[in-house]
Amino acid sequence: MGSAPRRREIGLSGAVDLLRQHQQRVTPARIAVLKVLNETADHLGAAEIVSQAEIRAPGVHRATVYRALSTLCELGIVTHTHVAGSGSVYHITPTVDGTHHAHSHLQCTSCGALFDLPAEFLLPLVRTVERDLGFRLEPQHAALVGICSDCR
Amino acid sequence: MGSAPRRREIGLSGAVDLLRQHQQRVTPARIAVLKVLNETADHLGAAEIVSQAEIRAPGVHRATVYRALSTLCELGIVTHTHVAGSGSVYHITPTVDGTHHAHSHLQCTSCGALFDLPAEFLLPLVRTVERDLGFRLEPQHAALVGICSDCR
DNA sequence: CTGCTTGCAAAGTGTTTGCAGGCCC
DNA sequence: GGGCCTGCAAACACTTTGCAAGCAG
Repeated sequence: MGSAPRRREIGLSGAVDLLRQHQQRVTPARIAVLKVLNETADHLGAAEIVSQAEIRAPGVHRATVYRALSTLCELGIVTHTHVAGSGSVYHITPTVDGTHHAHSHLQCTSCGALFDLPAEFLLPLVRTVERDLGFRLEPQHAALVGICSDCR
Repeated sequence: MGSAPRRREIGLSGAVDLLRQHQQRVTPARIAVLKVLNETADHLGAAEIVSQAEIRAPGVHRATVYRALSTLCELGIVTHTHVAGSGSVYHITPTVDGTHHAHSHLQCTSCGALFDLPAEFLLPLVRTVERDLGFRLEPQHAALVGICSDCR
């Protein structure tokens, strides 16, 4: 659990390309944030990203990191997930063969650990909810909670 | 949508009984919070509960409401759901024939509206996740996000 | 009476915003 | 060089906590 099967990230250069395509400027702060996210498989909180970005771009400010994350999320380069009790976590939007490969998240209410839930698990639910209720789920933002196997 | 089919609340007296059963004191503040939650079908935020509780128990303090909600949640009388972007919402734990009747929530990222998602929709997912990953979902806390039919 | 609960105020956490200056393009 | 982006500080929304007084059981 937690290790999705052979997934590929967009990569730093790909992210930079996307920035340019959207007439967004490529700045040290944004590069730093992208590097931080690109070099880990974990889901990082804003505070962690700030402290790690500080290493790549000394003096970068919290507010700037938040704005960079906001921009990157709007462009789809980064995905954020709201985690109960501790703000949001961010990660590079995973892609498989060039298309977004959404995954959901499972959070353990006991130990707080966060697990990836491959999109396949949610497909039936997404279809049912859309058909019956007209509501279009965005599985990549889903944050399901429960008890993980270790904590039971 | 938003109107669950014939669901019954635990009721004020039932909630009071539960408090006593757990050696918790029955205080004006707790009664006020329970009344507020018991008299609406909506999911109320902490701020709304505070202002409504003020009517039932003048002078009741924010912190007290938060503590009451915390206690009631621990006892299972109240259920809270984390909503992206605006804290938690609370509601009386719905019961059907005396047993908890969990439901999940759908939040529209566009208009912010919150919809109930009957537990039935989630059962297959709950089973699959538990069987394949050993993770036991708690559907009543689930907060799925997406776009509602009106906003599409 | 005993000690759980409350009111109060203050601190804490996570995030956003207004503004002047700086750097990308 | 124009205007987006940044740093700074302050504000912001929401929630929690320490303490002394109060009330439920």
